[in-house]
Amino acid sequence: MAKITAPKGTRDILPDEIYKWQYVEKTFSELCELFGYREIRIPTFESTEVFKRGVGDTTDVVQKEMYTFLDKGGRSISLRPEGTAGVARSFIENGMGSLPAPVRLFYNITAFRYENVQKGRYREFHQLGLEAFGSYGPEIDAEIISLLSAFFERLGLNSVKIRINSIGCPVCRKDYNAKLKKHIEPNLTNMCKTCNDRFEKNPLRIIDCKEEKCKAITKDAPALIDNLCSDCEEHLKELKKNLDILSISYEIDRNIVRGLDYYTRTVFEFVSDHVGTQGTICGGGRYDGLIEEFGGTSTPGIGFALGVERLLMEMEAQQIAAIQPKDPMVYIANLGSEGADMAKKISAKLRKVNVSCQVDLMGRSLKAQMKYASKMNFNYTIVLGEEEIKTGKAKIRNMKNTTEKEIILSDIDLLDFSKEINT
RNA sequence: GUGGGAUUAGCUUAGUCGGUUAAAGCGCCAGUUUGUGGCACUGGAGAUCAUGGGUUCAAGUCUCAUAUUCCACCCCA
Repeated sequence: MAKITAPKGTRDILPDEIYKWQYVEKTFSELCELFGYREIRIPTFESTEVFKRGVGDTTDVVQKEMYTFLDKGGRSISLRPEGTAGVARSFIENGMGSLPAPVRLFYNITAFRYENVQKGRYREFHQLGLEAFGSYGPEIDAEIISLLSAFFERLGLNSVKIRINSIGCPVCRKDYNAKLKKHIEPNLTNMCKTCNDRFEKNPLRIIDCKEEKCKAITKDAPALIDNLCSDCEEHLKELKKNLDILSISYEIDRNIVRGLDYYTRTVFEFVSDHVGTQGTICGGGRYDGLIEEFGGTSTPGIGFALGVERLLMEMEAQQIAAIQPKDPMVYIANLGSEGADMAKKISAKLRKVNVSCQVDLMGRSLKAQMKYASKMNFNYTIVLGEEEIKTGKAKIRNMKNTTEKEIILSDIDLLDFSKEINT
């Protein structure tokens, strides 16, 4: 029989590392709440249509990377490749357009993409993200970027760079595309196949091509950021101003394009160089047309998603330790069946007052029990045997400094384990 | 979808020119005079050598395919 293993591109997160995840998740949710965001949980899978319309029918994510299948009722279902489309669907379905604006939502999800695995890239991966609906102004763009900046600061991460760009709106993009195509057309035959496809479908993406020959041609191409319509120009200007007010440092990266169709105007990335070539820890932007695309009343939106795996790699690289869980408090070693019974009773008492404790349930030798308590980093050990049961008294041993103190067993739940027990 | 490296015990690895019972450290379990951990010592369990073919008297070792993993292209978080 073949070995059973986790599917390609998935992995187990084991107890020894889970505290890092919990730390990051907790830091994120606390910060989001400080900014007025409330958590939303959306389905792991949606009708395929949600992603086709939301993320974009022509994107690689939808065309090549989605886990799509027919369910037993013949519905086309897809595992979510990202969070925004599902949140937007939920926004409309639950009438959130009539809530006081802006509607601020955050989420913690797994997402799925059928891609080849490499550093910082998995088929099932985790995203922390948020979306804000209902505000056109650049103020909220700046607020979101400042939230992210505060998040990295709280984690102690420096050297994560903020890059922003504007990719305009349908109005300026139309003019710009024409200009860009004019610039590229004479050299089109020298460009890669993908760029030739993009030339018709989405010329903007040609700027993003990594192939040397294409880069050479696009090097002097007009940049969208220099060809914005007056409204988009103003938006970007105000965004910069707001970031300055918040003392956020950033750089303009005119090459950020984003591969998801819904983005308009502001796009941004938080980039590190510790995650191999998958340096984008976080990506996001504005999507003023998305809700309308879904058939809702026109509502602007902006959001981001950050890759938890990549974030943890960055923390690892910068040697930033997550807050570790506390060591377990009391181990109750016991001998004989009476000792075992007493140990069970005492453990129940301790748990009632929220003291973490464990009892030997395997009838092991005292020595083996002590070894276990030591290896599991218990703070204290109590031994219960014939003598302790007879006298009602026992010694509590501080495992960190090997001192012992006598205690009355009937009063054990009155001990203050929140402080170091002086011995 | 396209390249390149890797795969031997739970983990990290050794394994000569193809040669007989696959080795070590860590970890796990137990013991070192019977009720006290960390150190030391002794012993034990644990491996279809990723899977499936092929070459050979003989394959962990050579060869092909597949899977997985790592890295890169592409794309994205």
